[in-house]
Amino acid sequence: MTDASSRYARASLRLDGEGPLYAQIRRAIAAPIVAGAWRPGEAIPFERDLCARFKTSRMTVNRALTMLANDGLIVRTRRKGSFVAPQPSHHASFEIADIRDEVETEGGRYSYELLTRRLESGVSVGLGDRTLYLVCRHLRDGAPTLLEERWIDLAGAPAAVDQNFADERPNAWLLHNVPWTRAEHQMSAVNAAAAVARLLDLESGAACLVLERRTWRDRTPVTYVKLTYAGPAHKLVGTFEPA
Amino acid sequence: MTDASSRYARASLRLDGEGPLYAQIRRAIAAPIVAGAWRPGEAIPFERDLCARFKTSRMTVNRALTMLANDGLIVRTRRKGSFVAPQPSHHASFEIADIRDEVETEGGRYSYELLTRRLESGVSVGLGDRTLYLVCRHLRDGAPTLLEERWIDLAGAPAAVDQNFADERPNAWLLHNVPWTRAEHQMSAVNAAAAVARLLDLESGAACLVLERRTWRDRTPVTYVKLTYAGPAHKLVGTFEPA
DNA sequence: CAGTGGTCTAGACCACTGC
DNA sequence: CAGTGGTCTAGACCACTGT
Repeated sequence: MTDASSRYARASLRLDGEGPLYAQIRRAIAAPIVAGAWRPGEAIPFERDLCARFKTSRMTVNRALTMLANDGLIVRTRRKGSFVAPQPSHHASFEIADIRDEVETEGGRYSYELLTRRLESGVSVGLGDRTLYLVCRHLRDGAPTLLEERWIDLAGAPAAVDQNFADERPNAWLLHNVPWTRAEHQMSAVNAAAAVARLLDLESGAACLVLERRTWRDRTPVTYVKLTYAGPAHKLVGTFEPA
Repeated sequence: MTDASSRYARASLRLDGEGPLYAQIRRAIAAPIVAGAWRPGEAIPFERDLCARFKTSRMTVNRALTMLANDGLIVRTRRKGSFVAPQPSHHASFEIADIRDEVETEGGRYSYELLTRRLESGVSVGLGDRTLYLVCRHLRDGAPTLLEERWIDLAGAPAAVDQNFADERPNAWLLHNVPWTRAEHQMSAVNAAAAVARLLDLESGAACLVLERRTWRDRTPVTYVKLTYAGPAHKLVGTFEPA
């Protein structure tokens, strides 16, 4: 499958003449992959051969192939070459907008309430020993739309202890005051517990979309937040186009 | 805020000497942004100035800045320059693995059942007039773990009508036989309806994570699929690191 | 019209890897 | 040790946009 014949025995690649050359090359190679014409594991022509075929420089070809590798459509190995990725899995990039921006962008009136603010000790959610625990409610036109439970690690964000968070929202304060270098997101569905349902004006047991986020600065935990969206209506949308 | 003084009146950028130069430059600029030292809207030095500061070529600086723009950390405009993005929103990239791979990767035994196969007419889910409707169940160690409802547009994928899908899974067949160029994903939470709950061995009303996916080839719809994961336990994980 | 980012060239050297 | 991709250079021209 990786012999020389399979490398070159394939339909000629065509450029469509639209947009930058690197984008055309990217599409030209992505097309037979998503079309299934090039099977997983199949070899892609060498960069230097593609340069000759498209009458261009290696930087341009390399840019196209690097993007395809980032898209997960191909895998690249020195000395061996580039190959169609073994598992053409889907992947979706979700923008997770600030709830205030989201409400106001859609023409709603945003408001915010701090429900609980309490210092806690003892490791509970993978953070350090001393944390600030907050519960907040976000409202759209006066109706609860998002419940936020947040733990802020006071080792990672010492200045948080001086904030009362009654007016400034934790997310906004953290974004502007605490550096972070890595975030991990997890999505799940839960039946709203009685207490949560009451705070969100839902029936107990209603399905809610839950987004959890952990944030680090280098290896220091900064915050863990659990966002419970009101009701099943809330949706997150992501798209992917290899072209 | 965009005057010349703010462009240059900031802490000196430092390279850490680790890895490729473009990655070092990317980190050097990402750091003060995620740290909040450079506020949204603030100007980033011009490419040619960064070349001088880091004693490198414009291609290398441009590569770093282009990556930062793709990350959503900066926005770039010709003639004006580059600026810290107005809304430092989080975004997460979720890999949506094939369920079979997922089960087997975790050491489970995978099996598959086709429950319904039926030709349908009339637009129902944003597809064309003639569709093939499938309901499948995916099991982990014999226990239902995912319910798949799928509509395949027979204009977009005519060959589907000759497949019975009793043995070959729709996802696998489509990936290998039908080209696609764009996919759109949507996640939500629902209370399992009685019929769904029965098929997934859940109590009626149990919260389920639902992933919907629409796929196009150019502007032609190919398929719409609604994946209902069994129970709240299922989670999707995504990470983001600007470094 | 001046200056920015967007793109491209025609080379180069290096790291890694299979032979 | 030969050949691949990974990275980088020192230029260039173009498109677009604010003045």
